[in-house]
Amino acid sequence: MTKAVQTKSQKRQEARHAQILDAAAACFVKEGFHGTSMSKVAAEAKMSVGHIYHYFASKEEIILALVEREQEQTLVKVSEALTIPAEDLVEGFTERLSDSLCNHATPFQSILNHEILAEAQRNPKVAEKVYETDAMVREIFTKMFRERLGIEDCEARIEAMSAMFHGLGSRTQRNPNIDIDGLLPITREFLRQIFGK
Amino acid sequence: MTKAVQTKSQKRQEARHAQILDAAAACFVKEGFHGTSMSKVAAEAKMSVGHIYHYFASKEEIILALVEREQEQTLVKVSEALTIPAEDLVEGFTERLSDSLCNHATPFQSILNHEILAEAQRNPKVAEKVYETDAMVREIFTKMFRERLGIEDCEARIEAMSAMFHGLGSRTQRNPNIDIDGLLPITREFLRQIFGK
Amino acid sequence: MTKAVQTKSQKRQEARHAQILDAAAACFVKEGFHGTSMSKVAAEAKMSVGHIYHYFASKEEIILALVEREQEQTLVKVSEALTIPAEDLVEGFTERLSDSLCNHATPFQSILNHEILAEAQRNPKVAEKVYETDAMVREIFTKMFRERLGIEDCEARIEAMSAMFHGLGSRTQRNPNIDIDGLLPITREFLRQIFGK
Amino acid sequence: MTKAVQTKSQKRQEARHAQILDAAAACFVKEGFHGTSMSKVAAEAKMSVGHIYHYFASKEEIILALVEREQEQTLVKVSEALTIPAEDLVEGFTERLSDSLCNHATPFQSILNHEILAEAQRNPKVAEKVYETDAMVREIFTKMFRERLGIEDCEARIEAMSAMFHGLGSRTQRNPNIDIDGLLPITREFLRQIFGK
DNA sequence: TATGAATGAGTCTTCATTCAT
DNA sequence: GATGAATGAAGACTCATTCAT
Repeated sequence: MTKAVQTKSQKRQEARHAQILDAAAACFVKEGFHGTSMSKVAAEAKMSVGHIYHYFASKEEIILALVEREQEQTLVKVSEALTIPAEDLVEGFTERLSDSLCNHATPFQSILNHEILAEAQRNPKVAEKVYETDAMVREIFTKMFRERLGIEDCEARIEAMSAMFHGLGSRTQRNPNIDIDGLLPITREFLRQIFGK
Repeated sequence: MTKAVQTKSQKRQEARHAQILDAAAACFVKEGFHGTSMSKVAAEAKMSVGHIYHYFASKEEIILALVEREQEQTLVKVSEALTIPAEDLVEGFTERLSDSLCNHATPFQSILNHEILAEAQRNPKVAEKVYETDAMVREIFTKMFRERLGIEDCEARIEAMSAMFHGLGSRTQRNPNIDIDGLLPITREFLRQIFGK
Repeated sequence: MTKAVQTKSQKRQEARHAQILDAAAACFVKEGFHGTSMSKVAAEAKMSVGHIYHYFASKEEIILALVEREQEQTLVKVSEALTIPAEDLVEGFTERLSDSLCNHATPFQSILNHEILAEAQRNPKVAEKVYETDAMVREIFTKMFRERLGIEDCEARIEAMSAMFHGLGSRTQRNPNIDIDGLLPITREFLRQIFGK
Repeated sequence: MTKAVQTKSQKRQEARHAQILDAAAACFVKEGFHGTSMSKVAAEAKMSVGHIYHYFASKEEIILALVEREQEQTLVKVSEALTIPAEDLVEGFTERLSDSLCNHATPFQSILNHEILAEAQRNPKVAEKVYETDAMVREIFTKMFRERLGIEDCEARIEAMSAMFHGLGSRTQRNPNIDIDGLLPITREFLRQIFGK
């Protein structure tokens, strides 16, 4: 019984955490980390300001938790890519790229991307999390190159591929009229080269 | 004579503008747009707060002016690239890429990149300027492809190339231990492809 | 039987009251009345915040109850002094003085002294309790002077003696290097005078 | 001319400082350090909240500045006492004592006394200032004992005298019906002893 | 009895902006 | 042109208190 009660309160706690992070994410996308006030987050979360501080010690903690959550989602997406058979890698990645560019996102990264990178430039804790995730992503890709393609020396390939993914993501931000379909042949060729030999 | 005096005062005015923008840029790099107060800008510019408002109507105007100035610098750098002879294009661009990555920058864009892109997501005026510059850069590159390489249909190539440039720039932010030299062969190959045929 | 149960629950109630007041006292000494939050008191008392409100209607009530408890302790100590034989009064009081000064306290008053007096300046209820206790202390001393020393007109003596006690207590706060032993002869002489004739 | 302007602005600055400290003192006496909000201080000073922060970095700085100002006033009063001729010392001090007790104060200390001592118990900076002042006061009294009374070994006398002064001050707070005139003979006798031999 | 989730007014502090000098 | 005094609205955060469980 004690256990049931505790589980219940834990569930509620997790629900509240998620509720707050969802609200914060929504606000941050609209207004940025520093353009969003805690009272806006509270309003969006349908919660009192004070209550938010019951769950997060500070606004920064919310940002950090959100960055962490984004990371986890990134890792999930990246891991999914691992299930693609070796012979379909080029097409699979091209498709993912195409899909996510249509949503103004990067295959493995969310809309909060720039906000997070901008913040990372001056908040070491955020930077640390960014480094961590990137390291894990590279690790996963390394595994992919080795186990699926038999390519051992893949560091540069992974860097180039990641650069292309993030770079294409930022293209939709700089050029709203970008012709995504026109880009596919060239990126497909690029991926063929990356995965090739 | 009237004209001379006015020119003189115009010069002073421009000097003041530059002084303020330099100070603002320095602060923005350190603290971000929203983490920088006008009094910090004033202190950095060795000027009183009130005096800054003599030259700029608001903080936002400073941001906009700075974004504009960054654009101009971008265009200057891009134009310089145009002077490279056709046969040296691959090596020239590779070299530029290598140089700027070592400074944690993008060949044609400054450190304030992410700050500007993050701001563009919610400030339409900033977004507008970002679009404008990008359009002008693409125009210049289009001219380059047509006049130097005889390639008419270059839209996708330019998009891919730009993506790679910006993407590589963000790689140094996500992976502080990146092996830049190891990347060069792969980017050289990529550029060869972009400029090829 | 009903009575027995009630007595039991009364005991528990009193224990809880004491538990809370002890915790509050500990916090108040460290942080002051207004620097101490109810949640700190709750944490110190190993009790939930809500539960404290089961026993005390408000934070002010806790302060008042604490002030009252301090008073009772004061009265107990003062009463103990009454048991000293007339011929040992000077030495007895001198000794008590010396002892308590070493603990940075006043013979008949606790560390919360200043906190209480400061609070009394703006909280009439606290002031009232301070007056009350002081009146009772004076009464006890009056009895002592009359019954043990045969001195009827003792008001001024009691005032002077009390002043000296409290005053010496505050000396240890203003001069941390005070030479307590060096003071004893002079206070002994003073007490001899107070109790004399 | 520059000098005149500067003097003028310095004067204004000092006036503002005093204005804020006066307002703060008034509030602190009524509501205590921690019961007084900055907006109340601002209202009392007829100034905007923000402007107060132009002159003081924080509320604590105001408290410290106020404590310092009280100290200076204490030292002034103590120094004045030094002008009393040796033969009038007992009467002079008795008179001062009587006067100040009628104003619910201590001869050499203000109404904020208890607030300051309570604060000193947990704010080391305030404690430091309290120690400092007391040391200076003792120094002045030492000089008085040596130069005017030829008494070299006066440490204990000064401690006892200070205790009596502060102690009597707190008597008016504990016993609002205190008979000040009745006390005078006994304190006069006490002072005679302190200054005697 | 006991918990701690929930509230929202209130705290200190900052900041863009204005204006008298 | 140049200063910095002055404003007041907002910001992050705290806290006494209440209430559902």
